[in-house]
Amino acid sequence: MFIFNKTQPNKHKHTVTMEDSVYSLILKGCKLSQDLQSNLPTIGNQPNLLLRACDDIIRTFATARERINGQVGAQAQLPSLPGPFFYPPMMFPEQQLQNIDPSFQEWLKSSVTQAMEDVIQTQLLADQRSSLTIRDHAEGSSSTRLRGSGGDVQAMDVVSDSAVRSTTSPPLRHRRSENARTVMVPAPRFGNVEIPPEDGYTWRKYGQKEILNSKYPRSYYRCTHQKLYQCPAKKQVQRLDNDPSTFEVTYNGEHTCHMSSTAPSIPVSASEITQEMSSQTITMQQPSPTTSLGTWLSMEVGAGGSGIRSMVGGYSGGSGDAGAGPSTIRCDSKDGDQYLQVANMADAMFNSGSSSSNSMEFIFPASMDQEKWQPEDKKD
DNA sequence: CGCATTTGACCTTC
DNA sequence: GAAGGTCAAATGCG
Repeated sequence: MFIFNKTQPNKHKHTVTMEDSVYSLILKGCKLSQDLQSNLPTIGNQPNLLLRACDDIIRTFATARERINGQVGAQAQLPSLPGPFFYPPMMFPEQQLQNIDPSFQEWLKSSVTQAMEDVIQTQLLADQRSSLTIRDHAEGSSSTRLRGSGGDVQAMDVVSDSAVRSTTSPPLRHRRSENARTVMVPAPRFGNVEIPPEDGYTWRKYGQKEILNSKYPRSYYRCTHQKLYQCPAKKQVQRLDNDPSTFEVTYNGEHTCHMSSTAPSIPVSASEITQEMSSQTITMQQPSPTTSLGTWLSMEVGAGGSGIRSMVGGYSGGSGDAGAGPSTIRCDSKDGDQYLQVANMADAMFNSGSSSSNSMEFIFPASMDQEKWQPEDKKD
């Protein structure tokens, strides 16, 4: 469970604007999801009803997303690091929270999935990273501590290349870009711990090499869009000998794929989303009340509440590709944070294209076989 | 069939 | 020549 700031300066002054309708839409979508969840036992074997319910939900989020995109499009500046999922924490206007039905608040708190937890984890890393001064390779090292769930603390160091090499490996004999940046990334606590947490971009592995005096091989990745958009970004991933739960990730080259107007990293329109969704055969697992819960929206609601702060990011177990067609909307503007966060949540819910995961698995993870849809009495 | 991963061979640098 | 980095054919998966 992540601990978020309990108080937040009221820098997101709430006025009755388009934000309201966006938040209303998001909340409405959540409410519809709640309704669907509670009705599943009764309509789970009625495809037509299910379809209609899903359509309603999709339409609602798609509309919200479209409006958000309209806002974000004008504001977004796209640095190459950190990745697309690296957004600051979400802030909901207080008024919105106060209008939420208490039972719905409870549902929001409890309707977290493991995948969402992973998503949040990566966002946590991302937030931390984005707040760091990432020094380049020629400089010294910097490090920081991450807030962890349940009070535990994870460390993620952003260090210079030379610093890493001096402690973890022999001096490099070979070419190394001056722009290389090395990040120490803790392995995900959930999902496939063999792979480093998702950083929001989609990577294609093009090589693996045993490294002298290293227990673990080094993996070489390049941007999935290298060919299509001549994106030169690359990264190397290697587990530390003395700490297998930590990955040393060295980034080389800047992402240029998000600069392209045709690049898939640009958020798609709501209509496209709707089309995508409607053309997919989606099977869902009936939500289990015992699913790892409670963190995808870690919020404080109620009297004097300071708002919902939600971390949305993206590690998808190996899915690694959390991060579907990675959305690259990013914005330094504080005023844009709300839109970005909501857009990000919508992305996590609806975007597909991550090299390693179906984004719907964020929402309904684990074995999503048709059988799970069968009412209890129809199962063998 | 298209895309991603694996892996041995090859290239580059020291 | 050794070691890191990349290529590309083979393979697997959805």
